Amino acid sequence: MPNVFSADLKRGSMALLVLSVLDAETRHGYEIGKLIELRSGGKLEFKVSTLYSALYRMEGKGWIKGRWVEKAGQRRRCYYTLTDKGRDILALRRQEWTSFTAVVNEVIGVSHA
Amino acid sequence: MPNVFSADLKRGSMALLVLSVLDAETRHGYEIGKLIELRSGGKLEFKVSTLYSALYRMEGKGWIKGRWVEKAGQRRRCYYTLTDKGRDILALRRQEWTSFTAVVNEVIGVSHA
DNA sequence: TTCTTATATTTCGCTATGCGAAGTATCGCG
DNA sequence: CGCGATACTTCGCATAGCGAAATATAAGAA
Repeated sequence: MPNVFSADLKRGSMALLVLSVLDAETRHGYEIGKLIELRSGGKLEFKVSTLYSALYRMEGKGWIKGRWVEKAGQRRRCYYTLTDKGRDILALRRQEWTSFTAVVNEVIGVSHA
Repeated sequence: MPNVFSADLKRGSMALLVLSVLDAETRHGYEIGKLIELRSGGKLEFKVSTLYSALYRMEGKGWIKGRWVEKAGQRRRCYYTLTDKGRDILALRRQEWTSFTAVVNEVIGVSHA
């Protein structure tokens, strides 16, 4: 069941998904991946290499900020928080996504009944 | 106004768009590009290099069939027709697209439960 | 006539992102 | 102890959209 969508379709949606998931609260990498999987009913999955490299890039762009936490009795985790810039990007990406899907639906002939 | 969408977002939508446009009738490359632009209200544009290479790939996969037409008083054009296989792929891609957008909307909280 | 614009297609190298595969390491459970 | 889940790293590959330039013809303006 999982991973039913092509890599090409998924391309470019990672940032939107991660930023959305981090909008409510700070989360660590593994948690972000699992949450996307959970919220999509197991339909949307990204490989760990994809997820972590995306997080790395997004931090480099200043959209998110990572903080390492090492607690006894737990593995080391990097918790990410949305920055102000990240919040702006999220708003833009949401709008772009909505607009894009509407336009594609228009062209491929999905009628708004 | 034109080309407002990122290349990453557009990635993977070309096949769906072309197949959709060819569903009704046979068209040549340039016409397909212009039609996508027109139907999207000028919001969705693909570069010629992108379009023609996509057509080439799709013909190689047997989704469309090209036929060269040279009429006096006209430039040479390659008219593409949807194959049976292409029609099957179109149905699959439409379903994948609908499902994917629904899942992403779910995760990013468009309906927001 | 000449110049410009729209039509119509080709080629080639660049880039970014998702994927596959492998590796490191810790914790809990039977 | 072995196994699976957790948590993250690294590295190379494949591919589709883009940019830029080239080729060529028809129509209309200057």
